[in-house]
Amino acid sequence: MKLGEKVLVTAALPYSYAPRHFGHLAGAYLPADIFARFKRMKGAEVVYVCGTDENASSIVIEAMKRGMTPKELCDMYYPIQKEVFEKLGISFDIFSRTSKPIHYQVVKEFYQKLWEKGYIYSKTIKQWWCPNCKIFLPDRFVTGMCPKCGAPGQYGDVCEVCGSWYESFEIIDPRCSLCGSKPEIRDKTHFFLKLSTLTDKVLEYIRDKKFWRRATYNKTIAWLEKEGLRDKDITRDYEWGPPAPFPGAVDQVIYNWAENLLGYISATRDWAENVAGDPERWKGFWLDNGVKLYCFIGKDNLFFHTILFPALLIAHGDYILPYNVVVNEFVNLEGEKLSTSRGWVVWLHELLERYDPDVIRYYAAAIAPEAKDTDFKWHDFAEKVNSELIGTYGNFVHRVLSFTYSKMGGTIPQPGEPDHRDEEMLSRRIEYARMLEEHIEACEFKKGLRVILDLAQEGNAYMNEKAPWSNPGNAGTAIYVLCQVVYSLAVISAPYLPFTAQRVLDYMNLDKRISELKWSDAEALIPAGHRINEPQPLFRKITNEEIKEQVERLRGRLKNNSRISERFYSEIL
RNA sequence: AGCGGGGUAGGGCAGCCAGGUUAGCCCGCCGGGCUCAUAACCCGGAGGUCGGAGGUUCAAAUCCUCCCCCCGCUACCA
Repeated sequence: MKLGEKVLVTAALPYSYAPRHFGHLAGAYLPADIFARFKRMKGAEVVYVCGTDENASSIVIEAMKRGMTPKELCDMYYPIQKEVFEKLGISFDIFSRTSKPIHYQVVKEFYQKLWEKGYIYSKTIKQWWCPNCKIFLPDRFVTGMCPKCGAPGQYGDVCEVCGSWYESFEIIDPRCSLCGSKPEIRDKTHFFLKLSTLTDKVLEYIRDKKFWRRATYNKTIAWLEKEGLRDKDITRDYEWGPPAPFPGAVDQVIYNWAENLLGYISATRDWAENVAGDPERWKGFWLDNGVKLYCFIGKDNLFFHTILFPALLIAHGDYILPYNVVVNEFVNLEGEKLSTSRGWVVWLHELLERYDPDVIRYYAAAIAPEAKDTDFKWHDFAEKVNSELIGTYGNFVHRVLSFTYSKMGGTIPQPGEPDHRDEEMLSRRIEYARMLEEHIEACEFKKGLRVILDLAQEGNAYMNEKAPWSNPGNAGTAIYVLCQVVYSLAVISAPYLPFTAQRVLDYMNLDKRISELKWSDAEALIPAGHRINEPQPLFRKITNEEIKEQVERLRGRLKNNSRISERFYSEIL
């Protein structure tokens, strides 16, 4: 650890009104949280920021559909989003909102500077306009017939039925997806960003990022080398969102893609002012080249974070660039792609109704889609939680503590002369801490989780070998050693399982919050004679019955999808 | 269509970039052991020749070529 290390961690900003599902947790919020918690334990100065993305055009349209203002819609959902993250122990230092004045100010300052530096110009483009709703419609909100095969209900520029590509304006019998009336094509002048001049600079920035995940690095390089960057429009005509600070930009806002990325900066400023109590403190992060910025996202966000975001930051010139963009693939559900509209999804708020946050965190880390898409399967969930988290980890902790409590008088015994096995066990826990550290530093969270389980498993083996229940002569030493292992295990698992780690500390009567833990505590020794509290099992086993209920619930929600429905009886159930 | 990722025992994965011990790990399964512990824990075993076909090499899961399958991206949803 470098003394005074500073780390800025971001997780993708969720759309204000879209609830978060399991894939979001596994793909962005949890890995970022594990990383942030670990870095804090290492003594780094960490700020982990996130917030709701509230200025998307889809939010404007969703609000219209519901007969609300965008503000009302966002106000309704913000506390819901925030609560889910809190319950899951996602340790944001700030969960901000891009509708806050500070964000508007950041965006304004940012684009004023780009304007001054000559990166902005205007150009007229054609867009769909709904005369009834009186708004410009993104392609996605215009539906019609595919010009190639005549399939109805298509939108955008690709037909999902025949797979052919076409220009958005070629669509036959276009309809506004809100009101059903016929939209017209209107010319509109927008402001463009000269991204084309930045290709080489972004490439130069990416070149030495060979330590990024393979897919992330290759994809980014290939994109830049083969296509390069094209200029892109950065304004839209809405009444909701940060106003475009350009001369002649009347009633125009900064386009969502070009403004929500800056939400990381504004969230940090929000934190500085309202959490840290020093409005200038954000500068120590965004304006300090020694700070490492880690962005955690899902693969759908790759282009924005590895190419556009660096391009924007380079154009502006003052801010640091991402040191690592940690990109995860997707988590599918029972072998099928998620579909929120069809109800084929596992919502976090639903999981929380029934399961401990650490159980959810455990499974999310265990099946994190770090290299490829993975599958959430209810039966696998029960199996992994029951046999790994409970059988290996939970049982180890519980058997050691309960033995100490009931057979050793509730105190950590005085050890005798340790043999080589005892010493080996004590030094192994330190090796495990080092291994885990390496994995987390490399953002290999799944491998890291395995290290935690391996330590518990090795502790179990040691205990079986020493059999303190039948070797009273050695029991004192063995239990002394085992209590140290349990403590180390709690320490190193705290980034993954914060609630559980806290409970272990409590059972061990350590009077310590996990937020006070240092990574080096994994090597510490609790003195003999220390009294512990009566332990309880850490987790409750998941039963077949409740898994069946969950699967039934999923099926009950599933609408009009005979293919998946059939699979329910043959495979999933 | 182009580009990128993936295709390794029943399931889930690592190894591949820097080619070379009997291809590792977890779950499950089978057989033992133990009884402190949430029928938990420990030990051992069966099971794969690494998507397919060629090629390079003394040697390839690892490099090259072609093909097949899955996933994603291709910038006016962000």
